[in-house]
Amino acid sequence: MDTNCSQCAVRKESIFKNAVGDQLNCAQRYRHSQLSFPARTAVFEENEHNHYIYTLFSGWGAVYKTSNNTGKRQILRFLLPGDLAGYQGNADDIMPHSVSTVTDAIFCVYPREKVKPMLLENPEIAVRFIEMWSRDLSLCHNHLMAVGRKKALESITFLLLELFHRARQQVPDSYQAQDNTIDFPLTQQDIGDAVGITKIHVNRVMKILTNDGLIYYHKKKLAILDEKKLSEISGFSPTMLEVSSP
Amino acid sequence: MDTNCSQCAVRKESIFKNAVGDQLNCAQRYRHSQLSFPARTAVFEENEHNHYIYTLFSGWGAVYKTSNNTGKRQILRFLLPGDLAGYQGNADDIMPHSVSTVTDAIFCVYPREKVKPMLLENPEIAVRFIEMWSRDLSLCHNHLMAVGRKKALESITFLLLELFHRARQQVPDSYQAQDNTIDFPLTQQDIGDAVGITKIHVNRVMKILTNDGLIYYHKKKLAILDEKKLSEISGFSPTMLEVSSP
DNA sequence: CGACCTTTTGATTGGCGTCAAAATCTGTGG
DNA sequence: CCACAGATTTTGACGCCAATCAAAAGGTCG
Repeated sequence: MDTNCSQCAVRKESIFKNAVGDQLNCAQRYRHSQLSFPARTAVFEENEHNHYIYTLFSGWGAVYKTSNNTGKRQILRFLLPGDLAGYQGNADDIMPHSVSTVTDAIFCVYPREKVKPMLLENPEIAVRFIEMWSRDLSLCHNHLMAVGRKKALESITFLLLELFHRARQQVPDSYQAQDNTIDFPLTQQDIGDAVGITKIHVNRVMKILTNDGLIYYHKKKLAILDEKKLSEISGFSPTMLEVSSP
Repeated sequence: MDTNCSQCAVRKESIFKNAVGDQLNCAQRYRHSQLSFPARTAVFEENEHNHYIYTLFSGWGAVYKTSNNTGKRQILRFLLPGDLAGYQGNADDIMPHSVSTVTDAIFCVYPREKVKPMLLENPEIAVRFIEMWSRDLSLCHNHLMAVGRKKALESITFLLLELFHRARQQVPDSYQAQDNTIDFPLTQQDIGDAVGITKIHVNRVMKILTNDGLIYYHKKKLAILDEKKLSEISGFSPTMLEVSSP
């Protein structure tokens, strides 16, 4: 696989999607480096300093918070190739959440201090930035809806559909057209931490979906067998993933 | 009260916080108009076209989604004066959520089509835009954590603390220092729709908090009587409200 | 092959939802 | 100022979804 970071910078879904000509040089100029992480390792931790922002080049990651009180983990969002991470943080660059990898992953890294100058010099990039942010916020809203107002069966189904579509878009090489399957590296614990239920109950729900012939789910592969019915259950629609522009 | 919209445009928390000189003129140039809404009326509706973005000048509002399946409402965020709304929406300006007022409210309105040119011309405003967005996303993350991984007592307490602090910041005139009270216009149904529980159970929890002497809650007034204990219960900290800059 | 992680299954418990109805508040018109 | 209707809050009884506890079964990697 080509792990050259300039590839990453111009990847379809990255910040620099609209970058052409001078702006591409700009992406080069501001670029810092790339980093590889093994599966299940921390990229940065909540409440710690971090002076970089990241785009995921390959692999899956997870953004999450851990409750100080109870130690429970809430996954806020899964990172797929092209996704942006680490752009939040207060004035002191203390991060409000953690990011870790799910699979082996490669991130492109930019120094945070260079972000603001870059945005000021390149309004097009700022607009693209806002666009991606808008999408993230939209995903977060849907996620909140799923967690707050849906039952386990519905919210898990919602998550599976969302990830299936995002994976097909953002990781085309992980999609096997012949059996409508994607590589699906999440554990049931991950799923539970995302939708706010225990892994035990996730298992029961996955069992139902499998037994009812709605999904195929085995050995880190996932197939959507009856998208229509799954959409009805969950209220998910692929249009929810469309990027909105300012 | 001064309802002049240029006041709104330069309000401390608005998009134009950093606008000075030319940029202030810019705010004037792009400004469209202001609108008054009675309490409990729709500003715009999910799945409908809307060609404006809004800043709330006075009053409270709510951003929410309604599940097609079950008709349940999930409040994504409460709007307080200075907050931005309606900046999402896909290419066709179809809104992914609804906004309605909680109290009587006045919004400043900008045509959406003018937003992108404004951002391109005024990178400082774009950066400020991103800043506010970052805060909204941060609030959404905390909200998701509260809904997904906290019990009713904890998540309601979290919401009360968040709103108390935001109200004191953003609506200083609604704060009575002598009894540490804010005007608190939400119904128990609203609270429930925000944290994903029924109004019945919200009532039980509010009762507990009141009886334990942790809050005062009566006639649309709210006081935080034991902030330390409430923070422990909920995991809330005022630093969570700090705006993060790119 | 053994250590560890993940999935699966069963039994029991509890937090919150649902249903129902009374009590209180709020605004409106007479 | 009172009467009334509708909205909101409060209380109680009961049921269910998902948490918890426990443990077996299967997978994975050294």
